[in-house]
Amino acid sequence: MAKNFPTREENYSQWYNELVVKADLAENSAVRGCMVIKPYGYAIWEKMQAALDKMFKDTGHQNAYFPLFIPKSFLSKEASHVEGFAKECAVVTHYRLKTGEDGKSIVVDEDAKLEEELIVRPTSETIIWDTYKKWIQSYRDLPILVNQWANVVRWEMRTRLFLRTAEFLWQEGHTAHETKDQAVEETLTILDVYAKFAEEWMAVPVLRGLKSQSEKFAGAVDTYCIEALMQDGKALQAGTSHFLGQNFAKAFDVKFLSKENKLEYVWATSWGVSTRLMGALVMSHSDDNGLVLPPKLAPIQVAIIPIYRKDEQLEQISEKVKTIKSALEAKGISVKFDDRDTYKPGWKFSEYEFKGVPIRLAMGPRDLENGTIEIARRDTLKKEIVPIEGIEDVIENLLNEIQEKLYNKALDYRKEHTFEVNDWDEFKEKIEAGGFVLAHWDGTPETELKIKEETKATIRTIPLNNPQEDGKCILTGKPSKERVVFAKAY
RNA sequence: CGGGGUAUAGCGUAGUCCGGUCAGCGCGCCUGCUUUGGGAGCAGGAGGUCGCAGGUUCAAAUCCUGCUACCCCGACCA
Repeated sequence: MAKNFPTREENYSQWYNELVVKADLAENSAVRGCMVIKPYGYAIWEKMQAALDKMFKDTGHQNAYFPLFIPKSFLSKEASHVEGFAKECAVVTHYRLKTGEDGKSIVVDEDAKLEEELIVRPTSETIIWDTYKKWIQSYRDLPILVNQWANVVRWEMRTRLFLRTAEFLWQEGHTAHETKDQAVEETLTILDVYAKFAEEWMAVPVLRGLKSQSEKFAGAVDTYCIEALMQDGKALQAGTSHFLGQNFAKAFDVKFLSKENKLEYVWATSWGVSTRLMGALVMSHSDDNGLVLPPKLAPIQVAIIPIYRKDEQLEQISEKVKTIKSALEAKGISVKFDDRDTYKPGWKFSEYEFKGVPIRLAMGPRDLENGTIEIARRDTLKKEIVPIEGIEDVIENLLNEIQEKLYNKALDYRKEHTFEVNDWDEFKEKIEAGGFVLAHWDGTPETELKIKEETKATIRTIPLNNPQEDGKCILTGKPSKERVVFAKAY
């Protein structure tokens, strides 16, 4: 029941879990910290995948696949990389089970111990760079622009549905280039792809920028990110694009002969977005009645519900609906006609609201007489009776309008919750209340850490094309040239 | 791994202090009839080793001991 949803002021996580389970998106699995994504939720992920995959291909990338298991020794080749992931790796030590001495239980066969343990990939840089070593000899082999869709495992202490699950689905791009400039350009190209996807498909406005050195990816030279603000005022890192320099090339000894016949290390990038985006989607738009999906990512864009007493009424309605349905489908709009007689109309109304279906149509005997149909939109919950004539154009426009409105609403929210702050007390107050806080910082990791300890706020990003201005660090008062974005984050 | 909580039907819970008509309630589920423009009403029904293992007792959901799992807050993190 909608009224049983905890409000946003209450524990957000509880609200979120309720929402997700009731909206049929996902539920917790028996495996600790992993998730079961139900068919409806997975359909949203598939839509995201399809859109992203096209954008990658349009920018010259290809898909490939690499092993799930990584020899333990690979992980230790890049020092900061191993340090970043060592504490959250699942390790495979044996390859066989056997029946226990009691004849019933199943135990690990100690004779089947692996010579070298395997790590379930927390990310694939190492195994991919081990492979690239074999692929690259000449500048003619470059660039390599490869993406993989995969699952990864990070054994987090604490998990949170979609945002930090022990296993998650993602894509990870791994590219190799001749020059530093080409690699940096690639990093920024992908950052732009991510930002466009977030804004144009998910209707989630994002900040584009650089991570501070202490927040960057383990093994990267620079980490670029897109950063979104959720409805509860907390920030969410929605995607990252890393300039890896020559770190992995050196660790895995990947060299090529340049046009000048010189042996050089290749330049690298890696980048990824995950099922965390599903969390971002839910937490950006949903309300106390359930999900609100942007039309471009909604598996069902229009749900049609018949209202009837007698079977012959249903027949008449179905007849009319068929025409509407095919007219909409001709425009590429996905339509579900829900003529199940096992649920009543009111039940279905709530069901599609939970699921975030952008537009709901209802047709009953009154509409049959008048040549009308009831149209209800999920984002505003408003409904009106309109003529059936030309309904497909009305809906097509309305879907576009809803997509745009969701984005603008989220953008307005972010504007209202972005503050320029010059005073430490005000800083603490604004951080506590939630939102992006733009403040000066002296650029040192020590100050960054101290601010984190005192306020739980981290530097979310140093925006691209950040305006330069003289100021004083919010904590130390030392001189600073630009403001950075602070917030409490998921 | 530190601190705090919780465990009773598919879900949510009452009962635990004070042992004994104590295994109950709501939602959901099943059957029938009436209903169908915002999660229907009535009647009947199914569903439980009270997290697990010991112990105390004439008697344990309730008291004691040990274990396990989950949740929240930290540390970690896409």
